[in-house]
Amino acid sequence: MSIAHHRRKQPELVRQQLLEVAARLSLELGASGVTLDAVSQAAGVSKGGLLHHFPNKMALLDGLFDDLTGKLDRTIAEEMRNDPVAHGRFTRAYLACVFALQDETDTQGWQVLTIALLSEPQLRARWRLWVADHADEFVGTDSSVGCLLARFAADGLWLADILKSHDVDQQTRQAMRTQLVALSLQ
Amino acid sequence: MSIAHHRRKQPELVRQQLLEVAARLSLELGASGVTLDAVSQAAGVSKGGLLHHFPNKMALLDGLFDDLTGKLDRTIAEEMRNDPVAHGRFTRAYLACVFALQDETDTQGWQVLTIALLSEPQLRARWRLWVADHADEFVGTDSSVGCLLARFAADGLWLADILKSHDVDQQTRQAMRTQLVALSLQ
DNA sequence: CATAAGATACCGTCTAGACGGTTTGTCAAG
DNA sequence: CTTGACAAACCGTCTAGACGGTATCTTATG
Repeated sequence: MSIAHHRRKQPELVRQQLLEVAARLSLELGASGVTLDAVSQAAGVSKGGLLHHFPNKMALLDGLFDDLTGKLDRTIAEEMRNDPVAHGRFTRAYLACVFALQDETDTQGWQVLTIALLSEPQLRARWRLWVADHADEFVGTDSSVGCLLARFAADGLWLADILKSHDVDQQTRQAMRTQLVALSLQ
Repeated sequence: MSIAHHRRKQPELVRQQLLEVAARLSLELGASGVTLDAVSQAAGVSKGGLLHHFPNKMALLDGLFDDLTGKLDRTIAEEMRNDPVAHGRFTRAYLACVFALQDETDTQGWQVLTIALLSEPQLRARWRLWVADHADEFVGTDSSVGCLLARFAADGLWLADILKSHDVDQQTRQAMRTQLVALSLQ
């Protein structure tokens, strides 16, 4: 009968907190820092509590994946709705997401996802599926070499953001985006 | 008095074998599969033997990093020697490396490196340094928006190769390269 | 509307095994 | 006969997860 037992129950909030903490830990301590102990402790929950929400570690990572791809999908869908030109519409929406990433709060989440993605073969497969699904869905409008190239460049920029390997000033960034949008139209 | 004691000693070969195995394991089992036990066993060496060559795990990863960036540097240098045009010379050499990657044996090594890179904050820092050094060295010839973009696109393609997320046919691949080379000249 | 009967959301403890690293010993080559 | 190149056993720590319990929430019923 500890104090923790007596606090108000707010399962959805705790769940969200756990995902958020998992994301934060991975970029502070690396992927190996994402342990059940560390996550649960940092989220102010017991390990048992964590395992109640996510029955095993993979489920935690899966949860993160779902959460983030869900948000990504919604953002892309919204971005596409505001684009009158059909050709390259998906690519431009994708570009918008990547370029918006740097000052959004979700960046952290994406960082851990990328790391986990590369580390865990199982998640790599899920990502493969995500890409294949979208490539399939927009094969009519977004499969030109220009579109492919634009998306690859966006991925490269995104990777650079994550690794903080290059620092690109805002002006150059804008110039790149303009050029990539042009590519998506060709 | 095991067999291993009686075989001819060839430290350099064993060292190379250990690096190679570490690379292979990571893409078969993920980054978490790269354990001292697994690596040493798969390389046919005892753990003590592994730790003789690399005093700790970080040293093993560092060794991989040195090995691979060393090869990359040499390939880039050679590629640059055969390029008469100054502007974007480094970028084109970089492109050549990435596009050559897919059918080379070193691909595996690069895969583990990328994974380790993202996982280990310490290696992230080393990569940051590598990029900064090269960006600095070729600031006169390779810092145009076109060059930047071309390199980012190459990184994206490289990531896709690693994740096997997109499969790009050889023809499209060639078309992309042509376009990226053109970008490097602008 | 009160309340009993679950269902849900946790907590705290425990354990088997993995993992990085140490130590001590052995063999072979120069 | 010294030294480099390993082997083999061992150790402390960390980690994922199981488990049994307790407190809060919800819902159906009288």
